[in-house]
Amino acid sequence: MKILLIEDEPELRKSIKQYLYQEGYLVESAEDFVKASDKCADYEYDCILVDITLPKGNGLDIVKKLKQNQSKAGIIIISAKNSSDDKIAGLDLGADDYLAKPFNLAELNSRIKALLRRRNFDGNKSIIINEITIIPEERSVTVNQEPVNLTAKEYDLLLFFVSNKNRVVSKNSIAEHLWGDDSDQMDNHDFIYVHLRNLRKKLMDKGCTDYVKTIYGIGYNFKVNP
Amino acid sequence: MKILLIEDEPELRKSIKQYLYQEGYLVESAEDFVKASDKCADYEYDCILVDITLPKGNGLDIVKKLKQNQSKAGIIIISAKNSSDDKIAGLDLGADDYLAKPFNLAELNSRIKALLRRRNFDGNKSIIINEITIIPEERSVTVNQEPVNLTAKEYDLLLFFVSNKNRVVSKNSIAEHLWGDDSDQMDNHDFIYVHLRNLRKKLMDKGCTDYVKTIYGIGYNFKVNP
DNA sequence: CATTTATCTTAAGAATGTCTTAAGAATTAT
DNA sequence: ATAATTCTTAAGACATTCTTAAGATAAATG
Repeated sequence: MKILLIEDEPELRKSIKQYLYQEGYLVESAEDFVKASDKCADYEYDCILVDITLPKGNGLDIVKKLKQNQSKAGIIIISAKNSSDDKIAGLDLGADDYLAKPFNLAELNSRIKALLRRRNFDGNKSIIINEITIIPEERSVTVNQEPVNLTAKEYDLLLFFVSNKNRVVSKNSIAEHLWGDDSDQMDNHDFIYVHLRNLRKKLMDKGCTDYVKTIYGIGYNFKVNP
Repeated sequence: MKILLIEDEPELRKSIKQYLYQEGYLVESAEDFVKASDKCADYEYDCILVDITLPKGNGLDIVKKLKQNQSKAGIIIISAKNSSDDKIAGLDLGADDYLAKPFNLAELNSRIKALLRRRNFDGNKSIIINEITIIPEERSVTVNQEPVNLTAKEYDLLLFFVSNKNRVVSKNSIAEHLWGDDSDQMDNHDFIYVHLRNLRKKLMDKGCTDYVKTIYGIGYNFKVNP
């Protein structure tokens, strides 16, 4: 799960980033709206945390912009102003949640979780794709009720496929989602092959085959027949 | 016994929480209905204390909602309005009891006890997970009727696992529950390893094994098969 | 059909995370 | 004040996962 944090205070930015990283998220950050816009133009995020009280620019404007461009990302507004005006305005513009400073990090985390669940899984506890069941809060995956032990990268990869099922994803977009914006400069993404193979193998060992189809020269397609 | 307290006044919230914790309950709190709803989506509670005079939102609405979703939880309404209208309305919507502010904590406690006794007929306050029995009131733990001597940290750790059974908890969240909010900034949480080991060992010595599963790089999962 | 390019497979070393142990510090009980 | 218990620190052992690299296989191109 990839998060963009827009926050100008270096200290706060660092500690939020650190915390969310430890919670297993891939976190990127921007210190102002210009940089944030740039990033949003280049990348897709699952969730965007935006402090709307930044010195330059109107915070609510960027919420509107983000909402227009990043259709998939959920937006959580962070604000010191605890006026309900701001809250209402933000939510009207399409933000999904609102968090007043100061907040504690666990609280932020549970908001993010709730948001992701609402957006990605229609609020369901488990994702069921034929014989495959994924329960995000357990971080567990089963095939025909049998548990499949996936590593972090394999799990992230599977989740990325699932949330893009029946859609072709490029190696670039996979790399970006699993490794972040550092992955641009990487000359090759060969390790994807390795993780993908391990994932396929583990699923295959449980009798699960033909899900991740390779599209030569383009990318991959996680196929699910309804 | 897990209780959710919905109360906006920080002082009151803190003191009720503190008191009930000392009485052996596991207490979580939410300051408004949105947060309360999120928590209810995530957890099951045995009892929910809800202050229906919160500034935002209609308190009676949430009683209705809670009753629909959390079928198991008993609901006690707290209210400053001591009008019998409110009382009747609340009880009609499915609340189990009604307590007018100001109340004293002992009174609250006996209401909770009565409610829990009514609901779990036998009136015992133990948490039973297969061969493990925990009696929060006594801070005691037994495995197959044999007592297990746990230290404070070990007990807290076990209780945290139990209240998050079948869910992955990160080291961060463990640290936060055992050492408080300051632990965010701690660079390493290595002592968790030690307490966890001691807990595992004590359980294992009584023949209790495979409960706390390590999820490499992510956290731990206290597994209980229903 | 030969060549190029992309993907797959395998295995080993690097990096990271977890477990265990023991000893000193802090706390609590006697 | 002394003893007992519990908590924290630190260090090394151990385990898992990630990345790297190189050779094998498969697909596209002319």
